[in-house]
This record gives sequence, C-alpha cells and structure tokens, in this order.
Amino acid sequence: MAAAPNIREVALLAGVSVGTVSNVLNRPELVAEPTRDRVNAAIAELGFVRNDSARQLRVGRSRTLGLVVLDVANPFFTDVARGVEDTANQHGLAVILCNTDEDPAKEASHLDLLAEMRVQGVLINPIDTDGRLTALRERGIPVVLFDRLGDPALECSVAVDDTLGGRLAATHLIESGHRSILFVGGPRSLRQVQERYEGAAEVVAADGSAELTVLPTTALNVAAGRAAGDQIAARGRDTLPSAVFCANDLLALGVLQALTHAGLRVPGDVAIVGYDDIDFAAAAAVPLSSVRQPRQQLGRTAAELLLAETTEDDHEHRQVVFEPELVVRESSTR
Amino acid sequence: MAAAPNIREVALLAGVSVGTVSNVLNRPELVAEPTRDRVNAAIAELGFVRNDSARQLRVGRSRTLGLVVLDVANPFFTDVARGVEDTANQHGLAVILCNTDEDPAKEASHLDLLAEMRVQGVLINPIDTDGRLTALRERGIPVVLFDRLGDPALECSVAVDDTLGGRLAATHLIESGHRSILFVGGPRSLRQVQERYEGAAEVVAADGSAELTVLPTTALNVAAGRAAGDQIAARGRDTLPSAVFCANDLLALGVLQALTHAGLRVPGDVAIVGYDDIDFAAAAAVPLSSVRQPRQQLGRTAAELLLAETTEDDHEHRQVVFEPELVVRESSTR
DNA sequence: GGCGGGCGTTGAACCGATTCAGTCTTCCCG
DNA sequence: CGGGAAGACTGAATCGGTTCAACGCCCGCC
Repeated sequence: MAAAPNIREVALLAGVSVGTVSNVLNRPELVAEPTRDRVNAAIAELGFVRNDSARQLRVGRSRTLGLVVLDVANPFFTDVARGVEDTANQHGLAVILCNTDEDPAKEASHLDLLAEMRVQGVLINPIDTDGRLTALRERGIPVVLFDRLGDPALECSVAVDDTLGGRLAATHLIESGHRSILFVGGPRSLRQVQERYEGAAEVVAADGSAELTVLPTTALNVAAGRAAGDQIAARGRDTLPSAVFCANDLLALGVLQALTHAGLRVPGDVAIVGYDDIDFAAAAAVPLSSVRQPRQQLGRTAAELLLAETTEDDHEHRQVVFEPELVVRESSTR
Repeated sequence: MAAAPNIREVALLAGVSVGTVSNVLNRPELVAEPTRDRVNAAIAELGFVRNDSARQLRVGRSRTLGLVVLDVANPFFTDVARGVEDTANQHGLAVILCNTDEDPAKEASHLDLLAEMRVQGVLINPIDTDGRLTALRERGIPVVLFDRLGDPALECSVAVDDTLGGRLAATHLIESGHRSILFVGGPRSLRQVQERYEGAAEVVAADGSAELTVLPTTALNVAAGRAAGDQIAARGRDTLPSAVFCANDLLALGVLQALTHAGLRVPGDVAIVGYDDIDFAAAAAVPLSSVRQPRQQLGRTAAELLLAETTEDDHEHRQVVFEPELVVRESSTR
C-alpha cells in the first residue's frame, strides 16, 4: 500500500500548479475544461483523496457535528439521531455520536474531545447544563439543546411540550369515561416526567369528577414498568385504577405485560396510555395508545438551527417547541 | 468570543518555547515540574484547546473511527454501536456514525468522506462488499466487517453463526413436540435469513418426522410480520403450523400480534420463536422465545480487531464467529 | 581539570490543502 | 495599432501542532 498521494503529486502528473488542482476540487468553474479533465484524470490515476485535516487546518472549521445523547439504545434517541444525520448529510457533514449514560464525567470528556476536533457545533441533551457548555460557547462552538429548553440568550433549543402531552392523555381518558387514573413514572427529578404529570393533573383538577394518583418508578424502562404493573395487579379488583397513564412507552409495555400476566384485560379492566409512540408501541400485543413526539423532526430541526447559527451573521437564538399528538389505539378504547 | 488561542500564545505567556508546550501536552514526564506547572497555568488562563486538525495533519492519522450500519433505528445495530463506542472511548477514539439505509450510493459517499477524514479504520456491515472497500484498504485504512464474514486474506470480520442459530431454534421446537414448523422470513438474498433457514432445515431433515415449510416476506420489520401473521391465521385451524420460526424478532412481534388478533393463542395454538433477542422480545405481551446474539460483544470485538490491526506490526486478519444462544420464554412453552 | 552523560529546553522544518496577489494570454474595441 | 479587461493559471505564504537534532548546563568521575 503506497503512501497516500498528495495534491503536489497530482499537480506534477497533470502538469499544472497545486493551486489549479485545488481549484478543480473546490471551484471547478474557474478552471478551463481541458485542464480540469487532465487534473481529474491524474486524481483518478493516483487514487488521490483530499486530506481533510489539512483542509480543516487552513479553513478553520471541520465538517463534522457532535451529537451527545443519554443513550443510543433508547429508541427515542435513535430516531432523533436519524433526523440529525439526515439533515447533516444533506449539508455534507458527518455526525460524531457520543453516549453519556447520564454520567457528567463522560459528558465532560466527550465535550472536550469535540472541542479539540473543532466541530461545527454540538447538539446535546444535557445533564450538567452549565459546566462545559459555557466553555464551548466561549470557544465559539455553537450549542443547541434538544428535548429541553435553554436560556434563549445563550443558545437555541428544541423541545416538545410535555405539559400539553399530559393534558392530551388525561383529556382522552376522562372523555372515555375514566374517573380513577393512575400516573406511573419517575424519577420526578426528570423534567419530562414532572411536566407530563403536571399536564395530566391540571386536566383532572379542572374536571372535578376524576381523581389522579401516582405510582412512582425509579427508571423509565420495561423492567420498572413490569414492577409497577405487578403492584397494580396486586391491589385486587375493587381498588384497581380504571386507567393508567405512563411517563413513557417502555414503562407502558412493562405494565401491559404484568397486567396481562395477572389475568387482567387491557383495556377491559384497565386502559393504558403511553408516551413517545415508539415503533414498538403499535406492535405490542394490545397496541398501545400513546402520545407521539415528532422525534425525527426534533433531530432535523435541532440540526437546522445549528446550521443556521453557523451561517447567519446576525443569528438570534430561537426556541422551537413542538406539539405532541395523541395516537389512540386499542389499549384505551372499549 | 476571542479567537481560539494557539500553542504559540501559550508558550509566550508561560515564557517557554512551543516545543515545551507540546511536550507538556504529549509527554509531560519529559518536562521539569515547575515548567510544567507554568505551562499548565498558561493553558488554563487562556482557555487553550489543542487544535486536533493540526495535530492530525502532522501525525498522519486521526482519532476517530467510522461505523457504517444499515440503520441505527434497528435495535440490533444500536446495541452493536454501543459496544463499538465503549471500546473506542476506552482508547480515546470518537465514533463517526453513518447510516446507509441499504443504499449502495449512500454507502459509497459515506466511505469517501471517512477516507478524507483519514479515520483510523472503518467498521462496516457492507452492502456492496467490494467497490469502495478495496479502495479504502489500498489507501491503508483498515476495514473490519461485522455480522458477515469476509475474505480472511483481506480483512478481519466478526459474525454470529446463523446456521447454528437456526439449528437451535428447530431443535427446541422438535423436542417440544412440534412436527409442522413454518419458517417466516425474507428476502432470501440476505445471507442471515438464508442461513437461519438452512440451519433449521438441516435439523428437520435429520429428524425425519417433522416438516418445514416457508412463508417468505419482503422485509424484516413488524409490518411484514403482521402481514405474514394474517396469512397464517387465514388458513383455518386444521392447516395451521404448530410452530413458527421467524428470521428476526421484529417479524415475530408482528406475527404474534396478528395471531392474537385473530383469536389464536400463543403458544397454545401456535408456538413462536424469534431471532436476535432484542429487549422488546422479553417485553412482548407473550414473552418471545428467541435466539440471542451477543450484540454488544459483536461491536466490542469488531472495534478491538480494528485497534489490533492499527497497532500490531505483523497483523494477521482474524475471523471471529460467536455462537448464538437460545432463550426460551413463554411463546414456545406449553 | 577535563570529559562524558543526562536532563531540560529550544526552534526550525514539516505535514498538505487553501488562498490570493500577481503574471501571462488572448481578445475586444475605439 | 494600442489600451484595457477578462480569463487562466501560478506559487508562495499560511494554518497550528509535533518532532528531532542540537544546545547549554550541571554533576559526577577519573
């Protein structure tokens, strides 16, 4: 394997100067056609591939963008990542993916690496909002928050209205005749969980005739949902809630599974509404009603805001808030 | 936001030469302690961040690694990606994620970009095996295939023994007393699908008393599974297979849903075995039996092979084949 | 006293693409 | 026929770390 040829060797072979080769690569319209053909032939013959670090060094910025998420294994982030990638690719940018596992130390070290790489910007669902992010901004690297609103003086952000989502779910259940609703979710310290609960609580309070109770969980995964479902099933028929609203679909799937196991019918005995509308919600044995978040859209928009910030000279930070949408399926219809 | 300070300004402030600053950054043990402290203080004061492209240009290789998958939205690839990322991070490398959507043109353009970035190597589940990959190798960029074996003369590869997986599933079903087994999966052009089928067919043929039929699908997702399930349910009780073996869990979830819908009991009327053991398999309303692939392990191993190839001077390409494992759950036990 | 060796530091060359001021042609028009 | 402008191309300076040969210095040893 021969050493990678550089632009000088291409110039030599084509009988032109390096400047011309560079022009062929970057502004081909400036170069006369016969010359351009000769250069392209030389490039093909040598198998020349532009060295991006040299280009970057000269130009000052890279062609990558950092995406920092809590966990790619969560389908929610996966879909966001798809949106980001699609938009980035359209603009010739590559995406560097980082998982933080909700660990501030991992978050910090990833951000340091991204700063060294001079990424065009960072899209992040932050844990430790202020530590490194301020530093990044000071270094001139734009930051866009997603799934959480930031300070509009400092950065752009994209989120979904979780309070509205909670209201949608509760309204649907009340209109379907449910009077005792159980909210399953936690930890409450997560903004999303808290706001979804508050939205539901608001609607229930306004109605007057219904009541909302809470069953806290320690995590937002299927196992925690199963545990919650077991607790619900253990209550005995007369103290069952008539409907359960879960803080996300993973919980809802767990609850569904535990209730079915215990011989309870969904939605006959207990209705269930989840949140996120991940693909598996529709694929559950009893298809789950769920509050849909425009996940890919979230990712695309975040990426677009970032690109806007890098190109506009008089950029004003924006906050985009999407509205969730209720998708009613079998788990909440009688 | 001030322009990013460079190593020269740090040197000036600390009263040393640029060479010394570089040594503090890369081989601190060569620098006397008081000098080192002065330099570190200057770095902190200026908020200096090393410019990785300059470093890369000089050193010749980057600190990133490319991961090219068919679709991040598939939980299988997500878990592989986690494994890759964990290993890469341990070695101070960042991961650039690319989706190909099974489109050779997207694959090619991603590989071109990765080549320009001079990534340390590429991990790929290739569609178009030979086109660009040969070119990459010629440019000296190591390639590791995963979920598919390559030519051991050319590259390392990591895969799971899909024939064995098929044998495990069929053996389990036959031993549970099933005599008419239906294989659901497609397109047959996918190596994985074909081998899983062949493994099952082998066992069935050896047994003699059982029979294996095939219901082809055009894709490996939940919707295709539902369609297949509807077809099966339409057959009428006496011609039902007693067990269904699906080429992956997404199909199995779809089949499960359609059968349940049609009033058939799983596993009472029809048993189901899936493949992959994605997290949602255990969480289905009837927990799915499935053939588990060591997904994170696959990713970690692929990354390790790549690192080995970049560090060892007398590297020999290896092929690692993992053994899948059958996880029996409710969907196939009476 | 002289010599060798180790330690700490220096500073210029280097990596490879981009950019831009400048040169050389050619052609048009008065 | 001369002036001027447009078009095509050149080549050196530049980006910012890294590396390494070379240097100064001090210490210990014969």
